[in-house]
Parts: sequence; C-alpha cells; structure tokens
Amino acid sequence: MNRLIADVLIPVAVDIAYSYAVPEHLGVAPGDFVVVPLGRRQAEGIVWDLRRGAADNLKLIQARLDLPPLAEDLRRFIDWVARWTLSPRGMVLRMAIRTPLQAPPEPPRLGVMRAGVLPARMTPARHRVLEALGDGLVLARKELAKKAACSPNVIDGLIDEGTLATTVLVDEPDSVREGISHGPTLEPDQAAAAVELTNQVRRQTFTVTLLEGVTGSGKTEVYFEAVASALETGGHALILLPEIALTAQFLDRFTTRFGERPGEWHSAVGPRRRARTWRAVAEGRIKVVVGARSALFLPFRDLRLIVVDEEHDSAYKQEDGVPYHARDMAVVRGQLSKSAVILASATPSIETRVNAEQGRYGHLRLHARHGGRVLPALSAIDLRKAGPSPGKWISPRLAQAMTETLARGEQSLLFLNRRGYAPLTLCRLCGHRFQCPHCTAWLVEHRFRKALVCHHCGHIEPVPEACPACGGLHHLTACGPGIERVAEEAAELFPNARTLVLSSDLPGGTARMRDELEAVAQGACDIVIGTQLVAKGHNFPLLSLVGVVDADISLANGDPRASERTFQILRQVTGRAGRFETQGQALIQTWQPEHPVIAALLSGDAERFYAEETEQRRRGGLPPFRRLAALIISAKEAAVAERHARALVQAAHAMPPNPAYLLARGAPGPDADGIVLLGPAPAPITVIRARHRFRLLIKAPRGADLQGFIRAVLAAAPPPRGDLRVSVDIDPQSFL
DNA sequence: AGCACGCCGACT
DNA sequence: GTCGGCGTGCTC
Repeated sequence: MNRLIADVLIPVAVDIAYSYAVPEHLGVAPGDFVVVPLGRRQAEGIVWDLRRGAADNLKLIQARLDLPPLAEDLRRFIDWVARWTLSPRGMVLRMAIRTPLQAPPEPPRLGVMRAGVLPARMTPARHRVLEALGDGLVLARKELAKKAACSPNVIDGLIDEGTLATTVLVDEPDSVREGISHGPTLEPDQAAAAVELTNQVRRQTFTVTLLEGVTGSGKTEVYFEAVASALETGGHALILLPEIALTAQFLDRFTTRFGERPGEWHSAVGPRRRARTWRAVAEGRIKVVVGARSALFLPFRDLRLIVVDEEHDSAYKQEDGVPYHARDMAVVRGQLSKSAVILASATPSIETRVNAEQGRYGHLRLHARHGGRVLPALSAIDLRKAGPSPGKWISPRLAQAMTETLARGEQSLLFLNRRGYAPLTLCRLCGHRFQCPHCTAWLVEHRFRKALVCHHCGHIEPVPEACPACGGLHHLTACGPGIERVAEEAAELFPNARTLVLSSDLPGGTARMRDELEAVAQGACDIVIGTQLVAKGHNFPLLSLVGVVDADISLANGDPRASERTFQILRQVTGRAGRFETQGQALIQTWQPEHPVIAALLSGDAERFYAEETEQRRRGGLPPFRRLAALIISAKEAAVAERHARALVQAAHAMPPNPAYLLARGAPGPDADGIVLLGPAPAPITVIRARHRFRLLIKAPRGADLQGFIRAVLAAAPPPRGDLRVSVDIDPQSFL
C-alpha cells in the first residue's frame, strides 16, 4: 500500500505533526486547513507535509476547511520560532491561526427590498423610502434610512405592513481602493536614506538595515518611502510598533500619506474585525499592516518589507506563552520571506548597534531635526543639593520652570516611571511593611482606587484603618513617590492648573487612553504626570517642559540592561519637549548627576554612551557578544524547585562532551570558549503568585548551539513531577 | 491545549 | 455508599 499521507500540525502543545491518511476524493496541499480526529475529539490543523507510504493504521483526514492556506514561508517561520524558543511547534502554530479558527460567525446582514403591497397610509417619509429603493434595489436598513433621510422606525413600519421584506445581504469583501500617495518633500539626508531603502525593497532580497535618527529627524517619512515602493511593485509590507493600541496618531499619518488606512492588528481589535483582517491579509486585499508583535505571524502572501519601529523597545519581547523577541524574529521572517527589514530607532539597542557596526546590518543615519525643531536644553537638578523638602518630590527649580511654562500657556510633563501613590506603605509604630501575600514584593498604594495593589500578581486589598500587626491607628505612612503622589503635589503647587495623570491603569481602557492623549495634544491640560507610556510616540505640540522626577529609579536594580533602558527612556521622554519653533527644556532630577548614563544624556554624547556600554557588555560576556538564556524553575515548595534546579546543573555536567556545546569548566573568564552555567540562585523576585522560583543563567559563545545544549540538559534531567515547572527564556530581557 | 483516567474528601 | 476535586498522560 502506497497511500498519500499528510503530516498535520495541530495547534496544541505538541511538537510533532501527526500523520493521517488522505481520502482519495480529497485534494489537499501543504498549508491547507483540515479537520482531523484527535483522540476522541476533532481538531483543526494545517497540512505540514505530504508524502507517500503505508497508511495501515492511520486515521483519515475528515475535511478541508475553506480558509486560505498557510504559505511555505510562514510554515518555515513557525518551525524556526519553535526550535529557537524551545516551544512545541503546535503552540507557535496556534499564534498564527487562532484568529481564523476562532472567528465568530458573521451575523447575517439583513437587507431590505420592495415586496409589492403599498402601505395603507402613505406619508412623506414612507414615500422617500420607496423612492430610494426604486424597483429591485436591496439596501441595508441603516443605509436606506440614511438615503431616505428618515429614522429606521419608518422602515420597520413598512416591513410590518408587508410593503418591504428583509433578505440576507451578501457581504461584499472590503473593496481594494487604490490609495492616492502624497510623497512629502524630503530633506537631503532623508532622501538619501529613502533611496537606499527603496532600492533594497525593489531588489526583493533579504536585507537588514538600522535606520537611526534623533526624534524629529523624520524616520517615519523615510520608511514610508520604502513601504510605498513595496506597494508599487505589488508587494506587501508590515510595520511593527510597540504598544500600537494607543497610536491613533500614527494611523492618521499613514492615511494622510497613502490615502488609505492600513490593516490594524493588536490586542484591542475585536475578534470579528481580527478575523476579517486575517483573511484579507491572506487574500492579499490588505497590503500593509500596522501592528503589534503578534502581527509577525500574519499570513502575508508576498511580504517585501518589515519595519520594526522603536526597535529598542522592550515591549517587543513576549514574556508569556511562547517567549519570543519580535525584533529578532522579524529578522528571521524577513530572511525566510526574502524581505527587506528596517529597524528604526532614535536610541537603538546595543544588540542592533553592534550588529550594524560589525557589518551584519546596514546602517543609515539621519542627523538633523527637521521642520525648525530644536533639541531641548537639558540640565540636571542635583537632589543632594537642590532637592525638595522631605516628603516632597518637585524641587524648587523644577517648580519655578513649571510656573514659567504655565505663564506662557504651554504644557509641562512630569515623568516618573512608577504607578500608584507610593511604592511602600509602613506602620510608623511597629515598622510593619505591607507585603503581597503571594509575591516577594511590597504592595503599592493606589490612592484613587483606595487600595493596596501588587504589581506582579494583581493582588488587591483595601487600605486598612489600623496596622494589621500592632493595631495602631493613624500611623500608616506612604514611602516614596508614585505618579499619583506627584500629581497631588503638583495640584497643591498649582491649584489653578489643569492636571492629568496618565498611566496604564487609567480606567476606561484603550479607547479612553486614546481620547486622553488626543485631548492633551489639543491642549486640554497644563500639567501631565505620566509613566513611560507618555514617552512613547505621541506628539504633544504644546509641550515645552519635561521634568524627570527621579532619573535614578531604574538604575538601581541589578538588570544588565538597566543603563541602556534608562538612557533610552530618558532620551525619549526629554525629547518630547519643544516640538515647535521655540526650544524646549528638560530638567532631570537625580541623586547622581555624575552617573555615566545621566552624564551622557546631559552632554548629548550618545556615541560615548554606546561605546562605553558596548565595552561593558563585552567585558561582562553579555549579549550581543555572548548569548544568554534563563531557565526558571518554579514550584509551590522552595525546596522542590531548588532540588530540581540542582539536578539540572548536575545533568549538564554529567553530559558527554559535545563540540557543539562544550561546557566551560572551572572559573570562566569573559573569553571562555565554552558554555557557562550560572546558578541556581533564587530569582530576584523569589516568589510570584505563591510559586518559589530559582534561576539558572546560561551564557554561550555566539557559535555554540545554545538551544541544543538546553534540550540535552532537559532531556538528561529527571522529568518534572507535580507542580514543578521549568520555563526556558532565550535572550531574556527581564531579569526579575 | 483538551480530554479522559484515576485515586481521595463531603454530600444525597 | 456516590459526586467531584485536579494530578498525569496521551493525542497519528
């Protein structure tokens, strides 16, 4: 028997594709959606491969689904991501096809048409309705009401009388409008970069280019030219943005440039529109998608360009489920789809910078700020010498600058990357500190919500009257600032100013946030107090003063990327000041003005910062000079997790030597040529959601088979039992 | 990810 | 005596 066999990958937590016999009458091709029996249920899956062989004890494919097949390049991409992240292939496939499989049924659109009988009573409105319908026309109820300039009630009345009848309206697919392009006039440096990028797109080969330019240098216009050339040559393009849900402004800009809205893809898009967008992308009707990282798994037919805007942004790292870095996977998808990849940023990641310097990526720079924009004047306020009085957070000099800004009718932004009112609450009588019952973390007071909240697990409890430890009343004290507290202080200082607090816990969700951001841009408030989300991609034309309340916060922790992140976020947020003719001003409150990050920021000498930071990474054996992976071993019982973590280390050392992943012995120096295993150590946040966590860090030379090594270690160690979990994070970004 | 099988606590 | 808790294991 030599029958046709299909290997079908099913979107469940399984790595292998299962084999099914293909019924004679069913024509299937690789990439097709099929229904197969799985255990005692049915499952949908994708034909991954077709071959011939003995099919004696194979079950049969039951049906083929009417969905556009997954193209070869996307299937290879799924395989690649799975191998890279050590995730089951089925789970990666799931990210790509969840949307079409869970598409809610389209509600039948009801149309209205003439049914013959004239109404007993004729009114002017009724006459207009009948006129609008003419003879054989079928119109949707709402459209008809609009055309006849009457309320839908009139139409309902006519339906009741039998004059009109309803029929199912066949939904026509979203029409493909040929957009009108309005290419802007580019400055010489922009034009040069645009020519290079459009050439790359036209060549239809895989390239990666870092597009680097300060805020206001017009990166977007430049890569829009590349998008235009992808479209002109009949190809498709993907623009990735971090936290795109808030960037209504970006979509408007796109629409102005191309005369058509792009496909929009992010978590705030509802299931029905998602499903329509997925299909339209697969059928080539949507040619450009602007989306969050998950858009990387959309079924483009002919992807010619991927833009990763703000490529340094840590929001590109997916932390849960399949942990992948969308910037790096965009490069992989580009390679598999022969696309040009553009990584754009004003403050590139060290990784991308080094890749560009070493010639692996192209490097285009935009130096000037255009449109009369000037870089803001930056200065530090030394909190040791000129800080505010105890319990206050706005220094006299910052307050003075705010007063002047207010007087000019311009906006101020106070930036503090800390939600809530105070990061720690304690009892002054007994010293009791409010801690999360499930995590190694203090509870953060949220005064607007009147609650203590854990920022790691979401635990929430009311603020008690008395101390739960000693019963003392009125001695609970808020320690340290959060944006709510700074807002309170700003309101006291400037009682007549309109203030607004913006952070991710704004009630009302994405829509509300969009509205608020738009209102700020329109000048609806004088002082904005916000977390990092105000730093990202919004233009506030009236903003002329940025005050960084505490520049040192993120420098304190032991994260190897702390310096880089602080530099990026502060440069981004201070860059928000002065988007119009006058020069903006940024005041940075800090305890350590001499710190390299703060010094680099003040001097504007990004080059030196990058050089020093790169050198530190090299010396520390950190990415991109070595590759990093984290294994988090967690269990309810600390001892269970620790024992298994040690077993993993033992298994690693007991493995037979393998040249692909030589394990360095003894004390490894920065230049050790083998894989280095560090730990186990308790993770920095030891307990999260009542699970104790131990961490192993693995550092590998660039040429080593890091994933192969981890797979071998996991296979050699005893299989996890009970509630023990081992999670693998390749290229970890967060070290908590 | 489902879904069943399987072995220990509070109910009709 | 059963209903049901979720730990463990399998799905071509």
